[in-house]
Amino acid sequence: MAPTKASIPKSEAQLLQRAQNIAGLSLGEMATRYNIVIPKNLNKEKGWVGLLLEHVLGASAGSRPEPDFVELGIELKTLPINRNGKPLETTFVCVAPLKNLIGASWQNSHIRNKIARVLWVPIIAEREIPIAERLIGTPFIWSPSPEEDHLMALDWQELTDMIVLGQVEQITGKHGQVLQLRPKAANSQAKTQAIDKNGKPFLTLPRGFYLKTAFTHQILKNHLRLD
DNA sequence: AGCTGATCATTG
DNA sequence: CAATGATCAGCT
Repeated sequence: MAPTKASIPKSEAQLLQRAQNIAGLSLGEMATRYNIVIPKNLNKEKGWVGLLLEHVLGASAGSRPEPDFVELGIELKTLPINRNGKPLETTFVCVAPLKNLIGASWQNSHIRNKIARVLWVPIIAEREIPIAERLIGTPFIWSPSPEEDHLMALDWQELTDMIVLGQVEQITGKHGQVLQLRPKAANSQAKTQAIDKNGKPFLTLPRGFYLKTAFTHQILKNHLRLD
């Protein structure tokens, strides 16, 4: 993707400052600084913006199951918003386990650990704005409040109960108040193993946990209120 | 217009 | 195939 890359931030304060320093810049300016080619659209590079920010902020790259900033325990999430600060897309968190759920709990779940601390970087990204002209908004670091954690716990329990009962294929994006379970795969033919109500393995479409836009919108608004 | 289901690239 | 990074786009 690029010939250069930022160094790994040494503290949360340094990471936040680095993120704040690029607020207001366009993706085009950022890409040019790092000699990264800007795609005309994201049809075939849906993760381009996220990877660009990883480079700029010095995240440890790779598809390892660790936070983007390992030493700091912080996950980086870009959040596409419109000019009014409303999220345009749900936020993917992680793949959902569909087997080996005996003894699973929200407290120990991968998803909870994954979003325990997040650096949100809003991007004004209405589709009519060319990629290069999209602007980086005001970044901030967030951890779920007790209330937010509770809301996610409720949804996680509902969705996980259905998975355990072998009803994963009955789950739709409508389930859950703040979390949802949706396909996360190369295509609709992809398969992963799940367990049916009789404990027998079967193949089904891989799913992921996503944060609904109303939830991320509230996180955004809460942050502004607390400024 | 918003949302749900589908999809794309890359790496280990 | 699973995990990383997400957005696309047709349907309601």
